[in-house]
Amino acid sequence: MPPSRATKAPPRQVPAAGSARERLIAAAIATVRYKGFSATSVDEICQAAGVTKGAFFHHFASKEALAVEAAGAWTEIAEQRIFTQPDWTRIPDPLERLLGHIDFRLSMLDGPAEDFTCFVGTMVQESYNSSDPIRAACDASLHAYALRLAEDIQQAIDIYGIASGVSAVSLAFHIQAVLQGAFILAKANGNPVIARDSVMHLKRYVVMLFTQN
Amino acid sequence: MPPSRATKAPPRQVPAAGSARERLIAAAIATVRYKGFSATSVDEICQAAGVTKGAFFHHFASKEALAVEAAGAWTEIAEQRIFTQPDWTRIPDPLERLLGHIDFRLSMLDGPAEDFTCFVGTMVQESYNSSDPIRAACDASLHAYALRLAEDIQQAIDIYGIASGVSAVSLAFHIQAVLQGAFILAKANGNPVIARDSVMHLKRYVVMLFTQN
DNA sequence: TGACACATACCAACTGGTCGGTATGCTTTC
DNA sequence: GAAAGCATACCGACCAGTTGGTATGTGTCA
Repeated sequence: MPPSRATKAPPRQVPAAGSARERLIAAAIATVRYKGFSATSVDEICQAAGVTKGAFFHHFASKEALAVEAAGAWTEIAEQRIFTQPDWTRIPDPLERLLGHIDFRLSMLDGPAEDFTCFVGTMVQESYNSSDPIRAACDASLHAYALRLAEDIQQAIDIYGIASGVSAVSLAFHIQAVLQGAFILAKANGNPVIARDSVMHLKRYVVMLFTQN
Repeated sequence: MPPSRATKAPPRQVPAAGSARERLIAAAIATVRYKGFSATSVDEICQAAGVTKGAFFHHFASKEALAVEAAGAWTEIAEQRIFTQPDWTRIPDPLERLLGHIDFRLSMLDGPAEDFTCFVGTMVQESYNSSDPIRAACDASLHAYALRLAEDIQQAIDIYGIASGVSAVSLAFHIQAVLQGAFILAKANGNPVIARDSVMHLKRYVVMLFTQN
């Protein structure tokens, strides 16, 4: 169980480091990655955020509404942590950047699964039929990641060419699929080694596509 | 919501087609694939199976115990439906068999996601931290599938060779990862096309591995 | 007559959400 | 500058319904 904030929130109306709303979103992301969306109660999210349900329902119309907002936040987190902050994002050569991206994802595959697996992948797995707003928000996040990645892939294709019949978007979604599937295997096995191995296959495949055309 | 049995079960003690226990397992698999494990109540499983909770708890000590048994049943279903019954399982050439396998998985990617996605992959995604027995049962099922698949892959390697540094087991788990990841993308997108595309990448990769060594 | 496979009634805890209230900050008016 | 009114952020109690599970009863069969 993720450690929860047992102490009271800071005094009201004084903006804390991260407001209640932001802390609720962060708590939701952490708890859903740990145990899934349905098993995560509103009360539990509130405890982790250090507020009560009154605050929760002041900011969010429903548990579902929080989930949708959290999916949007997850897109922002990915944009910052994967596509902006790492040094490899500034490699000039797009193919090197793509391989750097995959190496980066590889290096993330360490420690407990809830620390490296995907919030929206986890949530849509169980909620896709129960809530169309949640499904659509997760899909939008996955799409945003893939389209962002496809930019680098297209640049690499423009310079190096790629195996016949492969598009940038197609390969970007395939990379997404491999990562999400690797996460499931790591969760089942309790060991990220199995996920790293699959991402090594992914890297090998990408290299093959760009060097044998 | 999957259509449930509104009418009463057949008269007591008359063995129906599939006993209560088997119907409960089938109902659990169907409902969990539709909406995940935590959102699936014992009552809901009973309604789908046409029995009451008395029957449920006569056969299973707990909801968790049913989940573990259902994971075992899923392994058996995969063994029959994927590794035994299809015609391609009787192709003599192991590489052709492997590619037949992938084509078969490709052909399954049609219709609503709950009809082609993986029961144990879905369940472990959200339950891996909440129940170690469920996690282990799902892992065993995923392992059984991969090790079964690795048999064909090893035979193909023996005849044709494979790219350096690739093992049969490693490739088998990678195939598992791609399939599970493709399922998530299909659930999010609401369209299996995106999953088929990823499995096409998988097939291309497997062909590359066996023909460029 | 006892074992088995159920059905029914019930239980305590939990759930998502509501509600009346409190504390504080901001704006307007005097 | 003070007071009043309003808005905001949040608290904690409460609600109806649901939940996993338990206890007991019933019918059938060997």
